[in-house]
Amino acid sequence: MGARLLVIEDDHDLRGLLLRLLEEEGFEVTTASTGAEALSKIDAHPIDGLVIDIGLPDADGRDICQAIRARGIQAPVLFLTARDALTDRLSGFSAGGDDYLTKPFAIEELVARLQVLVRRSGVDLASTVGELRLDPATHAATCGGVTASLTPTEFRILAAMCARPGDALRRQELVRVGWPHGAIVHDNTLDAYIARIRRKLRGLPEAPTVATVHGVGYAIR
Amino acid sequence: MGARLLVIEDDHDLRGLLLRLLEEEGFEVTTASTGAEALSKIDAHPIDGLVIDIGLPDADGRDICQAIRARGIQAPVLFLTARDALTDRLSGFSAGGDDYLTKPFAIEELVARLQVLVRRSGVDLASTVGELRLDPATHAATCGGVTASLTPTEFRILAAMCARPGDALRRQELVRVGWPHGAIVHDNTLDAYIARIRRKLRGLPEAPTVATVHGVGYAIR
DNA sequence: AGGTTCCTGACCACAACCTGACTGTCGGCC
DNA sequence: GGCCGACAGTCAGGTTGTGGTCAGGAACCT
Repeated sequence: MGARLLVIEDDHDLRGLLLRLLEEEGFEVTTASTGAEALSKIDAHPIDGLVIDIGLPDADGRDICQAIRARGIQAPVLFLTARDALTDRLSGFSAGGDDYLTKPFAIEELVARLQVLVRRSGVDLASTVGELRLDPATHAATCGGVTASLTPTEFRILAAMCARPGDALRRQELVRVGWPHGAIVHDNTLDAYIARIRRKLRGLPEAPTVATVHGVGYAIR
Repeated sequence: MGARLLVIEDDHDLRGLLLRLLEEEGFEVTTASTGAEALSKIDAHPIDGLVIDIGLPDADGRDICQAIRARGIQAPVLFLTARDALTDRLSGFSAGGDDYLTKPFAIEELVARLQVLVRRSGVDLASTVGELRLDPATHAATCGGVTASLTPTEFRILAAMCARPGDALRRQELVRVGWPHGAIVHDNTLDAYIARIRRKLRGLPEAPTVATVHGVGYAIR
């Protein structure tokens, strides 16, 4: 099971980007654009970690953090702060944050830090489908004691399918998670990756298979 | 429960200022004005982190740092350097320091760095993987009765990997632990260090190996 | 049957990575 | 001072891994 994250970010574009990228990495992501929305979502569902932009329109991110802590939520908090705003970083920590990242940041950096934070708080990051276990740290797939290593692109595609086991994902959806936004991907390229993933899964005993849904896409079973 | 800091600073005014400000930020602070005093205080109480002025009257701060490390203390060390001298920073780093700050500095910056260091050190403590034992005091790696000595940079990188055995650490993460904050590190430099670490590990029987996770980073196995 | 969609092994360009060798710098030591 | 060793960083050339494309065949649907 992926860790459940709540991303609190007012900028529409950045929020969408974070949602997409973090989901690709196997997190279950909920977003909120305001502090009030964030609090109601937290009350509605349990959460393993938070990403909070410190400059929000209705409330300072640190206030949100304190409000969350006041509710007894222990989940780790990572702050996004404007570049080089030292006071921001400092007060973020004293407001109960666990780490911070200054914008602009590399998405890999964010993912890595979140994985460390969430792992430290005791949640198993690896997503599993049946016997298959996907380890985001090493891009490896383990099943029945045997491990196959996947390339980054293979891993992104397989992880997306595993996030919704049994569901058929449209080719277009898979292309979106597998390749950067706006990339031009030849139709057959996805086919080729599916073939590679299948071959690697074949080497694992009891591994689920990638089923073709003709005219639609693929599903993992 | 704030982290316990030892501040080693000879200037009376600055020492008092640091004491007051860091306590306000929730640290438990002890101070020392000389190297000898520092060592006796360290022996008396456990410590989570150190702030050392590199220009002390009775001994160079780097010597203190090495003396502390020789006692097996692994707490993170942050150096205060007077000049903007690059040599001071670098040699502080190779004396076993974890970060540095040049005077004059903003107190917020100091606090933020300390928070990060202390937090990080909690993860870095576990320093054995399989048969491999890492000795922070001597920067040595022992395995199967054979010992290899590592340079400070090699040691920091290997220790970071050992802190999360089996996990792939991103290049970026390794650069962050291996080099001072803000340092510009050529891409290939990390490669070179990995090669050196591998060569040294190869000389140890039953030592784990550094596996590369293509496109991601490295993992120790 | 015939058009479409999908499968997969093979191929190639390119990026990532490995490593031995070289240089510069610093500190210790005669 | 001048020499030497340890360490850090860079470079070049080679190796490996990855991503994208193609072509020919198989499966599917009407």
